[in-house]
Formats: sequence, structure tokens, C-alpha cells
Amino acid sequence: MNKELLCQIYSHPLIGETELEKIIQAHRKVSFKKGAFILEEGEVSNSYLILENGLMRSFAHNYNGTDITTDFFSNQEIVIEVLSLFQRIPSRENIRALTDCDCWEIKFDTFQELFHSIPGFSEWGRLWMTNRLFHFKQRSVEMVTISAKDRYLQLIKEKPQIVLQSPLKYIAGYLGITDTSFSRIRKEISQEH
Amino acid sequence: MNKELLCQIYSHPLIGETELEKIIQAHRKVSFKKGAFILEEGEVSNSYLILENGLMRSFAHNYNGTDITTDFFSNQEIVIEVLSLFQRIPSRENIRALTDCDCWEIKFDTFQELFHSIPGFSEWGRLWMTNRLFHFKQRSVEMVTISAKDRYLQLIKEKPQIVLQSPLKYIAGYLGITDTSFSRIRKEISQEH
DNA sequence: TAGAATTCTTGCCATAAGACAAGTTCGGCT
DNA sequence: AGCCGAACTTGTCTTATGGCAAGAATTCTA
Repeated sequence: MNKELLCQIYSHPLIGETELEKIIQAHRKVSFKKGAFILEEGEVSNSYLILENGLMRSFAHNYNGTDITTDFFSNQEIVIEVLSLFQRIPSRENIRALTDCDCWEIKFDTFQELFHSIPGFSEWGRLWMTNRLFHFKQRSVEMVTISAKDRYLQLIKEKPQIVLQSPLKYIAGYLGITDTSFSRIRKEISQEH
Repeated sequence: MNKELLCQIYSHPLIGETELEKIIQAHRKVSFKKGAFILEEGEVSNSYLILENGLMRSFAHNYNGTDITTDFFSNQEIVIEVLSLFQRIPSRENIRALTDCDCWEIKFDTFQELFHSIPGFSEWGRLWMTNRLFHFKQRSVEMVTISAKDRYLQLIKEKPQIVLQSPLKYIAGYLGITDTSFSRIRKEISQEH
């Protein structure tokens, strides 16, 4: 069992060595083929994943049925649908592998047990939530204060793996524009070299 | 001490009567005058508030100094800057009273103690975080999939207090448009009756 | 209560992005 | 290798929203 990635993910000043070991033991390795669904609309999520390598995307459906990419998950990130997992309600989102993926999975029940028995772990969890919250808050502001072109340039800088591995239409959706506009923006950028 | 509001806020299946009492006791009443700062950029937030009545807004500053309204807090809501409070780092946001406000305050240290000693309380906290996360995720999607006009109509329906009590320019900022465009949208709506 | 300052509205023109439709290229399957 | 469908590009026209500036209305404050 390659513990390095998990050690890194769960590193926190209040989590000691034995506790870290216990947390890591709670994970088991799982793989997904390109195109596999990790979570489907209507299911209650029952675990989360730590993505060792590969790319996934989460998406929901519009009132008129259009598919909206809400997020990408790439290397070393936690793949989770927070609302469904923690509120035990059916998910309104789908999560799907864009490439073959290797992951570490932890079940909700196991997580729950550790969350309440290891104080450092609940701190860790809150810290993680805090970061996600910040991420989405920031994103909601940037979606209107920054032009689509600049959001794209920012994505290239911050998460190049996405741009390299995802079909363009999903990136367009994530940026909040149509694939048509996205194509034009890419053209414009390439012409500036 | 009027406990009703606090009882309601902290109601959770895993929080028993004595524990609820303990949580409520940890709050003290505070008031703010219109225009008062609850939190200023650069400060580390040291408590959060439960807003009994009044309206507040949080805002950050752009790279070019423009003031961006990131959120409103109205009756019965929790007024908090999560990132600063839980990561103990200087806030990049300001929180300011738009009207006179009555609140219940709880200090970080006290909260922290309760968070780790009452299992139901950490569950409650996680649940709250989950809801906020959902809120901002939703918002980041809606900022680009829904027109400014529809976002405004939605705001009127969901949080009429804001529309009634806040200067229009802040609402415009929150909707992600200029006050000029907002004025036109309002005109258009009023002409449809 | 007058004057100043802020907030809000309006006009004119510019620009980013969407809608739709017709190609073109790419990638998976047999 | 060759075909088919999906993914991507491009053209033309439309629409939502922004930028700037001037004027009207509101509100603060002395």
C-alpha cells in the first residue's frame, strides 16, 4: 500500500502517527475506467475518494436538460459530493471519470467513526471544508468579475492537467461559456502566440 | 435572555437538552449601529454572530480597489467569515452593518471547546458548512447560467429583506452587474408591472 | 432646513458572449 | 483501413451588459 499520497493529504498538526496510520488503514484501493460513473444523479453518495491519478468531472443537469460541468477533480484531490455524502440525501450531481483513474476510497461509516473519535481528524475535516468554501466563494465572484478569456488563462496556469486531458466542451461549460465562444477565445489566444 | 432564536438555530437530532443549554449559554448579546464594522480587512476574526435582526453585508476589494459585495446576512442568519475564523488568518473581507443590528456572539475559543466536547455540535457544524458549500457552489453556477434579471427576481423571492433594506448599488454588485445595468433591469421589470 | 454628497437614472456607443447553422476534423469501432 | 458520430471551428446576426458622462433624486449633516 503506497501511503505517501495519503500521508500528505491527511497531514495535520493535530493528527499523530498512530492516528494517521488508523486513518490510512481505512482506505482501500479502487480503479475506474474512462467513462465510468463514480456517482449518479439520484444515488446517495456513500464514500469519497482520493484521486491518485486521472481526471474526473462532476456535472448536473439544467432545468432544460443541458449538462453543466460544476467541477473537475485531478491528481491528489479529494473527489466528493459533500451535500449527498454528509446529508445522506440523493445527489443532484454526477461524477464521471474522464480518463482511467486510480483512487483510494473511504466509506462514510468508517469516516464518521474516525471523525468523532479523533479530534485532529474533525479539525482536518473542518479545515478542508473551509478551503472548499473559500474556493467556491471565490469562484462565484470571479465568474462575473473576470472575463471568460481571463478565467481560461487562469485555469491553464492553476490546473494545466485539466486543459490537457479534458474535452474542450467540458472546459467551456466549466468556464461558463458555450463551446462556440470558447473556440473563438482559444483562437484569439493562439494568434497572440 | 431570549433563547428562542438560538434554540432554533442549534436544533439538531444529536444535540440534547443539556448540551443545547450549554451552547446557548456560550452566547452573549451584542448590538451594532448602522455603518459599524463587524470585521475589517486584515483582522483575524475571533467570533461569529447570530443575527437576530438587521442586515449586514460582506465585501472584498478588487485588484483595482473596487468594492465587491460577496454576501448579505439577514435575520436569523449566521454572520461569519469562515476562512479567517477557522484558519486563524487575516481576513480579506469586511463585514459591515447596513442597518442597526442585534446579535448573539460566540467567541472562537468557546466554540472550539464545544465543538470538540459535544459530538452533536461538530455534526451540526459540518451540516452547516455543507449547506454553505452548496449555496456557493450553486451561486457560482447560477452567476453564469442565469441572466442578471432572473437572478434579481430570484433574490426578491428568496430574500426580500435585502431588496427592501439595502442600497441598490450593493445589490447590483452582489448580482454581479453595474448599478447602471441594474437600474435598467429594474425599470424593465416595473414596466411589465 | 439649506447645501453638499451620495445614490440613482438615463442616453449613447462599445464589446463580450449567445444562437443557429454549416462545415471540418478527430477518434472509436468493426 | 474506412466509416460514423462526436467534437471542434467558423460565419453571420442578435442580445445582454459595460463604460462614461450628465442629470435627477435622495440622504446626510451642519
